[in-house]
Amino acid sequence: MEPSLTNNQKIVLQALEDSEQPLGAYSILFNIEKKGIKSPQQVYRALDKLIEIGAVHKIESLNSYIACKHKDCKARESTSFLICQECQKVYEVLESDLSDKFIKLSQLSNFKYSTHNLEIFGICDLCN
Amino acid sequence: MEPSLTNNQKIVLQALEDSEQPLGAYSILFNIEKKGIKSPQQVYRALDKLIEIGAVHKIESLNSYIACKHKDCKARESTSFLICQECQKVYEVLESDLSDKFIKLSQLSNFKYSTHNLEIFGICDLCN
DNA sequence: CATGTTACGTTATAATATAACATAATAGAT
DNA sequence: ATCTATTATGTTATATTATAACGTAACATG
Repeated sequence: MEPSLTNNQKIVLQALEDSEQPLGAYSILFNIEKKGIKSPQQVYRALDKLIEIGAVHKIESLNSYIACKHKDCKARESTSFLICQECQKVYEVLESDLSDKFIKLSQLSNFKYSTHNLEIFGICDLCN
Repeated sequence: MEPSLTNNQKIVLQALEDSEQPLGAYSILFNIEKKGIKSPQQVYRALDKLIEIGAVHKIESLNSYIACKHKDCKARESTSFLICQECQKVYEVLESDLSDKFIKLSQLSNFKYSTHNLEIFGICDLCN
């Protein structure tokens, strides 16, 4: 079932979809103030929900957020990104066997894998 | 050559070494106030340097810092961690072929790998 | 010992994120 | 249809994390 978004959630998601780069919460706020969003809370609350349903991901090392380009993204918790240090664009990696690799890696330390966050920095195809 | 630490840097590093869990900058500050460290700046400056020389790593998703347990750690930029969701302890992964894997993964997208940050969450051996 | 570099101390402020509380909208169950 | 529980909203205040800016001190080295 499609989770129907509220107005605020749509506005925040749209702002992220319109952006080539990840946006910080206050950047988003600035962008959508003209649409009636007035406080950080409104942004963070929308983000929380959007992240929960997998429509948005957080880039931890940038304290920024991106809209997920994949329908029904399974990356609610585990995410993997390529982050271009030149143009700031973020590409999500969907290699489904990544988790498997990390599970195996974890097992070497008797560690029970649950989720992961992978951020790879470098130069993207376009900037090369 | 061993980079000799200043007094403040030693104090901050010691605080991290004394801790089982990663510490936030203000946590560190609180811990070492009795040693004469009075401002966030002093902590952040020490952290900057310690990170630069590989003696400390930042856990991005926790906005926290840990002392590196390995002599002359090469992980100045790329880091990989197992983070226990039960006891909060962080274990650094040193699998040297991880970077190689990420280089290959990046190449699939014509992305030129530079560094990475991997955070795996789960339950550690001791908490199992 | 003159000089450039690195560290320090201090105050202020920026940037990111959450708490708390009252109100409104909504979706099911009866 | 309406009661009720849940979820979302608006708003103000505040917590948490991180940097800017500026003057001074320590220190290496030419």
